[in-house]
Amino acid sequence: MLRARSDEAKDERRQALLTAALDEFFEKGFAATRMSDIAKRAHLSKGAVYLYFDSKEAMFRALVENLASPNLELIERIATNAGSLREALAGVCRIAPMLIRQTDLPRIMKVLVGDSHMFPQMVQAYRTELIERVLAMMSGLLKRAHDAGEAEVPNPDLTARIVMAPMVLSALWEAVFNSRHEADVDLDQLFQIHERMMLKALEPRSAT
Amino acid sequence: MLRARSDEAKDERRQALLTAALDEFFEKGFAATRMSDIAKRAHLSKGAVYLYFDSKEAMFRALVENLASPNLELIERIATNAGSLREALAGVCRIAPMLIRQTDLPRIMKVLVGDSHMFPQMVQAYRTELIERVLAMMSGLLKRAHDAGEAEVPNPDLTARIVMAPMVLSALWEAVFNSRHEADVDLDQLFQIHERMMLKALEPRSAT
DNA sequence: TATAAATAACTGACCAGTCAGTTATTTATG
DNA sequence: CATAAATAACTGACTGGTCAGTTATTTATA
Repeated sequence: MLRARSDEAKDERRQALLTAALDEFFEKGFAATRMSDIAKRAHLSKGAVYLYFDSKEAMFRALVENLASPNLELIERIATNAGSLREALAGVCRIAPMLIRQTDLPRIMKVLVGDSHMFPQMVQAYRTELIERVLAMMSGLLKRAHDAGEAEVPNPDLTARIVMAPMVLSALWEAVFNSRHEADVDLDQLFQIHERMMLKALEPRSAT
Repeated sequence: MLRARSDEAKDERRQALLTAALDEFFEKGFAATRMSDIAKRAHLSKGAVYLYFDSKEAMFRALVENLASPNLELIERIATNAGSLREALAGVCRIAPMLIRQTDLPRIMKVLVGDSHMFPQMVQAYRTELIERVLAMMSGLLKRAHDAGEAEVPNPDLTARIVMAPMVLSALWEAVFNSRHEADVDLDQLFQIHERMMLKALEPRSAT
């Protein structure tokens, strides 16, 4: 393998290793993944991997950190840019198919669920810093809409879970069942229907 | 350990081994679970486990089979006994907290998701014989309600997914985040809200 | 040539599954 | 009933193989 001397080249190599690691973790699970296979996939020797990461677990941690923040920011941007619950819901439902089909989110989620027992502290961090934040954002959105008379939401926290459930579950479905496109679901249509149903369900009793 | 001579005693021992195996698989994952630990938990030696099961994988298969059919039957009984979509939905929403809190379903689901790559054929069987059947049941219920004018359901298959999502996801949530009751959710209230939202969302435009 | 990236052989620990031997329990016999 | 023979449930040391992480050595590049 050509040597990576510059910092730039090393960053590239690091990224290539992370990509290879996610592929392997997703295909085989954390425990069953061999460091030599990650190395092979990145066209390196096993020893070289240890020039970039301290351990197998450190690779996994880097992987989760790499993915959490950009996607969280994307979702929060959509929520803050929206002027109303209606708009926010539309934005989230429109972006969800992309997040599920085009990002590594579903694959990371699957590995995180499956090997959650190995990294209890990481799973808890993922929950409080990503999932609970997204739920809190949706809950806030619902609460504000309720107070503004835009919607009728007796319990914003639980309602937020109901609103988000189809999206989160679809991501996991994609990772678990659809790796060979054997269990395809029309996500665009699914979330379009979901959006309509949620709007109708949340409509105030005396609305237009 | 007292020896199991009768068929009855052997069935009991088999069951004890399966219980121990699920505890271990759930706590450590399939790959990281040692047969000797399963044996220890059931107060037996490692060798004895192989008198009851051919292999680690055979134990896991037995575990999934043991759980799938009784729970599937329960859900289908609720659906067939219900006279209307409203009743069926109420039944499903009422039974769901029990299935999530009182059965091994969430723990099995978590292991199945996490180690899905190890048993692709088992995961596919689980999907087609359990999940798709429950979805088909709900879809049929929705379609009949639509035809009877009880509800307005343009796409029963996708709507079924939206109806079931909070329940399936709550089961996984329970298994992944709530093993130490750190992320508790009031499931009774959650599904009560869900039920109300679904009924309102599915209400025909010109309804009472 | 000096340096650091990369390699590959190596180590030590781990574990699924096996099997020769042990022992609790049942059954046959005086 | 007492006891020995037969049975099969059970044990745990062992094998063969795997793999994370280490290190001595090679090699590309500034």
